[in-house]
Amino acid sequence: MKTKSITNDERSYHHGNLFSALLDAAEEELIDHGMEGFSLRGVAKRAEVSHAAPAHHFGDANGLLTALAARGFERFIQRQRDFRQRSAPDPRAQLEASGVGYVAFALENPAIFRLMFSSDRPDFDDPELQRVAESAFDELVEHVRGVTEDQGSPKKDGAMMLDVAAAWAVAHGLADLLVAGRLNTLGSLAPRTRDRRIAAIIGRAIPVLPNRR
Amino acid sequence: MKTKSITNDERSYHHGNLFSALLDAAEEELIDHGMEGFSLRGVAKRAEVSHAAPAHHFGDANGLLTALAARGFERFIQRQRDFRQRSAPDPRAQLEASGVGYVAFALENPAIFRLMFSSDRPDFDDPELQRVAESAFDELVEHVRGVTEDQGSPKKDGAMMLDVAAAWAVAHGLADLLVAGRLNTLGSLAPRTRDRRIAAIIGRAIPVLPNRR
DNA sequence: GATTAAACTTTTCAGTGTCAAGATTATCTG
DNA sequence: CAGATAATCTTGACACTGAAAAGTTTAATC
Repeated sequence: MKTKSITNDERSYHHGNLFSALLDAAEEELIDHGMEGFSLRGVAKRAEVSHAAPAHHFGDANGLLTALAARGFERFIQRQRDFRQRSAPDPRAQLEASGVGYVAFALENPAIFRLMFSSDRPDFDDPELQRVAESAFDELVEHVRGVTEDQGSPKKDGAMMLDVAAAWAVAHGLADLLVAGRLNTLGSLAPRTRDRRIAAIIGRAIPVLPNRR
Repeated sequence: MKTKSITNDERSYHHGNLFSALLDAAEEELIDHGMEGFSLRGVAKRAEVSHAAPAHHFGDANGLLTALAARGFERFIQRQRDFRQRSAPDPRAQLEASGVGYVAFALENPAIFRLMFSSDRPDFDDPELQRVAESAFDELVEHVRGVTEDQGSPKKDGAMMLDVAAAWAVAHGLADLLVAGRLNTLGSLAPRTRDRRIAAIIGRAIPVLPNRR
């Protein structure tokens, strides 16, 4: 049947790069049917391959989703870098840009975002997934540190932790609520003004003046 | 417990209050197996009833989850009220207490929390679910307004919206990240000190001084 | 060029949600 | 107090799912 299709794929018995083809198919499946309606067989069908083919590359369905989440984190990191590059170089602007990128990624990839942060299916003990997730976290910490150091008073670890938690929580909360369709007062704004508001909100996470609490 | 049964259930053909019994069973199922491994048949088995019994009360599986989410929102609201009552009466303390209650609910009911905020399965157009969800939102808005009005400068709707988004995002972000097991620097603290930190972070959402951005 | 390893398919199985039809009990009417 | 009717629950069937096992085809290696 397909053995001869010529378009460009040499659709032989061995697919060649089924691994990444399955990731792409899985992403489409997730976008179309959501996490709840995700079907491994549907993914295989999209990749024009038998329903048991994914097992060889990913073990089981959760293995596929683990790899997909890992790829998501890489794009997630990249998207934040994009926003930082187009932003002013001072630490506070950089942190806010990271946050805007955080939210932008979530809005551009709602299904993947939920897979990364609100699903039990990926195996978060997987070394590769853990690596990229930590990497994303590290960049955040670094930019929070940039802001606090810029403000003169080097903080202790405890205060630092508070700042990191605050910055992360705001960005993540905005992203998650917007993805869920709550917060439409914000979500329905034009992207440019919306991003300005988001930056302003994220800026609040780390007070300008030494907080006296 | 059971309405009529005395010692042994008079397991008659008609269960009596299968509706709420199924909700309880569904909650247990969700706690044990998570959203991903949730099974309608498993719920029916827990309630000691045939696998098709839930359909009569809830239509389909999503209907059951919709009702469960609605019940979740009621408890969610109640938990925030609990925390407010045990807190100082000034507006800022009240808002922070709401946030701490928000997070506490999430940590106490992680599965339900995810069902309420990070799942596509409940039907959010369902009138009852929409009602309780809006009700939760309204209480939040009210307490944000309390803080801003207390600070003298009555704000315009736009600024008000910004405050609401900020406050909600911080609380929600903290809750979601803690439930996901991220933010363990915060999550592994003793409850009392953890709640103090959470209150402090939430307080940042609405700056004390008129923000000049 | 034969052997071995990798990639993929086919078959099978237990478990899932939903639908339709049947069985049982409660409730309501006369 | 019947007798009908509606509500509640069960049984059986169907198409679909993920996974395991065994078989088939191609690539790699020696």
